[in-house]
Amino acid sequence: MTPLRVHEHATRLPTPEATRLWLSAALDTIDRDALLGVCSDVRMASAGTNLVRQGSPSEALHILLDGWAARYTLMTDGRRSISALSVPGDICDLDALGFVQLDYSVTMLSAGLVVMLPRERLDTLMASNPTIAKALWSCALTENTILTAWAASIGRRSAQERLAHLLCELLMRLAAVGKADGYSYDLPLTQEHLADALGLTSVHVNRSLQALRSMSLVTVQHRRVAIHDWTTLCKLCGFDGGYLHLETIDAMFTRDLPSVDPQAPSGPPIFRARSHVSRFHRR
Amino acid sequence: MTPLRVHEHATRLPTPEATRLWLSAALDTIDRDALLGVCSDVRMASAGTNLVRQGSPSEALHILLDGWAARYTLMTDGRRSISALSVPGDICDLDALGFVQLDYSVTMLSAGLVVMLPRERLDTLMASNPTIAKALWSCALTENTILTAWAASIGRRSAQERLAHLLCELLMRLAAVGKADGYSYDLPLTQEHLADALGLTSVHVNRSLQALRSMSLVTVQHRRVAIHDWTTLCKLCGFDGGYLHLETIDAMFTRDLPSVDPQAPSGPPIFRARSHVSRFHRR
DNA sequence: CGCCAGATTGACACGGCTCAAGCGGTGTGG
DNA sequence: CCACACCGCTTGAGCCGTGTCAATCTGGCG
Repeated sequence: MTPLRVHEHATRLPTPEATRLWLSAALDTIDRDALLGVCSDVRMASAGTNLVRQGSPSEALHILLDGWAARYTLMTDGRRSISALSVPGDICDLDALGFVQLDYSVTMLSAGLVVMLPRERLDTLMASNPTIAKALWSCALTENTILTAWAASIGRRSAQERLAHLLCELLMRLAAVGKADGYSYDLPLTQEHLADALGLTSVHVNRSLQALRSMSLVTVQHRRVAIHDWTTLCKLCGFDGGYLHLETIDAMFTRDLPSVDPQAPSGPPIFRARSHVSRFHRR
Repeated sequence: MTPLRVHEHATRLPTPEATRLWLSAALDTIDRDALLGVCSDVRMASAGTNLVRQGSPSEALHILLDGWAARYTLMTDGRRSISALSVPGDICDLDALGFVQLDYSVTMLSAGLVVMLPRERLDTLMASNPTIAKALWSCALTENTILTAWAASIGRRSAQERLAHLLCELLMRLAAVGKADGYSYDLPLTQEHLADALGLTSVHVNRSLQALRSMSLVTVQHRRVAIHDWTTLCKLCGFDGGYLHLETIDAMFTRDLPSVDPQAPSGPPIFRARSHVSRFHRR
C-alpha cells in the first residue's frame, strides 16, 4: 500500500454526493470533519492488497473511499467464503471496533483509496459525539441486515436466484454512492469470487450467468454488469431492497428503479414451488 | 404473552452466573441495575408467540432471560430462513435499536421469559453510560460474527458438517450461560426448524442426524442433544469457537472442552477434498 | 509471439431435494 | 379408557441441481 498524507487527498474524501458512506447520510459538515480528524492515514491500495489478515491483530478500521474490497474467511481445509463485498463508503472491518483480532481477512478486489481510523481515537470520538455514534450504529445494523439476507439467499435460493439477487443488491448500493451508470456498473470480481460469495462453484456461476443472459435479463462481461430488465430480474429472485436501509435515497429509486413491493406482490410469484417450503408459524 | 411486573421477576433477572447475556461479561452491578432500570416489562411467553413481526413497527428490544427464540425471514414465496437462534441472555432483535421496522420476525421456540427495553430509553442510557454502550456494541459485533460463520457454513459445508457445526456452536453458547449439562443440552427445535436454519430440507436433516449418530458423535432425540465425542465432532466440521467471543469463559472451556486450534491443525484435515476450494490470495 | 489467468464447455457423478407412505407419540373428545 | 387426529419423525425410490474433472478457448500483457 502506498501511504499518503491525508491532506493530499482531502478533496477526494467522502462527500454526501460523491461517496455516500452509510454513515454520511446522517452527518453534517461538522461531524464529517470530526470523523476526518481521527483518520490516521489515507492510502492507495492496489488490487490484491490485504487490508486485514484473519487472526492478525488490527488497530484501525478501514473505510473504502474508492474501489472494491472483499471480506472473506478461509476454512481450515482451504475452502473460502466471501462474507461481504465493500463498495465506496463502506467500512471494511467494523468488527475491529470491538475486537483486536478478526476472524476474516479483507482484500482489495481493485485498486482503491482507503482511510484508516484508529480504534482508540474512534472510540473516544464516539463517546463525545452522539451523531457519529449513531451513524456507526446504523452501519453495524445494516451490515447485520445484509448478512442476514446473504445467508437467506445462500440457504434458500437457487443458483440463478442467488446471482440475480446479488446483482440487484450491488446495483442499489452502487447507485446510492453514485457509482452506477444507469442500470450498469463495473464489477471487478472473477467468477470464482462470485462463487465464493454465493456458495457455488465458478463453473456453475458461469452457467447461471449464461442462463440469465439467455433470458435477456443481465449481461456480465469484461467485469461489467448491464441489467437489461430490472423488474423481471427483481421478480425472478424476489429482490426487495428494503433491507439495505437506503431510506434517504429511496425516493430516487422509487422513481428511477421500479421497486418490488413485498407486501403486495403483483401477480403470482414465478418461483418454482418447492415442497420444503415451511409452513408459516401459527398464532 | 402474559405481562408481569418487573419486580416480580427481579430475582430471575440476569446475573453473571445464571444467565450470562453477551452484555453481562463487562457489566458490574451498577451498570446492570441501570440496564434493568430501563426495562419496561418482563413477560412470560409461550412457545409460538411472536415477539416481533416482519414489517411491523417495533418500539422495544427483547432480551431473552429464559427459553429459546428464533429469528426468521419469510421470502415472498413462503420459503423460510432462520437467521439466528437466541438463547438466554441474547438480544432477539438488536436491529430495533436503529430501525423501527425489522425485516425479520422473532418467535418463541419454547416457553420463556422476555424483558423489553424501549428503544428510546435504551438510547439515552447508552449516551450517558459508555460501559453499557460498549456492551451493546460487543453484542452487535458478535452477532455479525456469528452471522458470518452461519453464512460460511451454509455456503461451503456439507449437510453433516453444517449440522455438526451448529450443534457445536450451541453447546458453547449454552455452556456460557449455564444451560448446558456437560456435553448435553435441550434443543426445542423440530427438524424442520433445523432445516430452515441450515438451508436444508427436514428430510435431509433427519438423514444427516442419523449419519452423525451412526458415527457415535452425537445423539439428537426427544429435543435433547448429547454430544458423545466433542473432539471428533469439532474436527469433522472444522469448528473453532473463537468467533463467539466468549473470551471471559474461554479458560473454562480449554479445560473442559478440548478446543480445536485452527492455527495449528493437528494432523491432516479429514474433509474430503473439493476442487472448488479456492486458491489462497497471493501477496 | 508466447504466456497466463480466467472464462467456457462437455461428460459424468453425487448430494440433497421431491414425493409419498407409514409410524409413533400426545392431546382431546366421547 | 379408548378412538381419533395431528404433528413430527422415519424411510424408500427416483430425480435433478450442482459439483467434479479436465480440456479448450480467449483476451490482456510482457
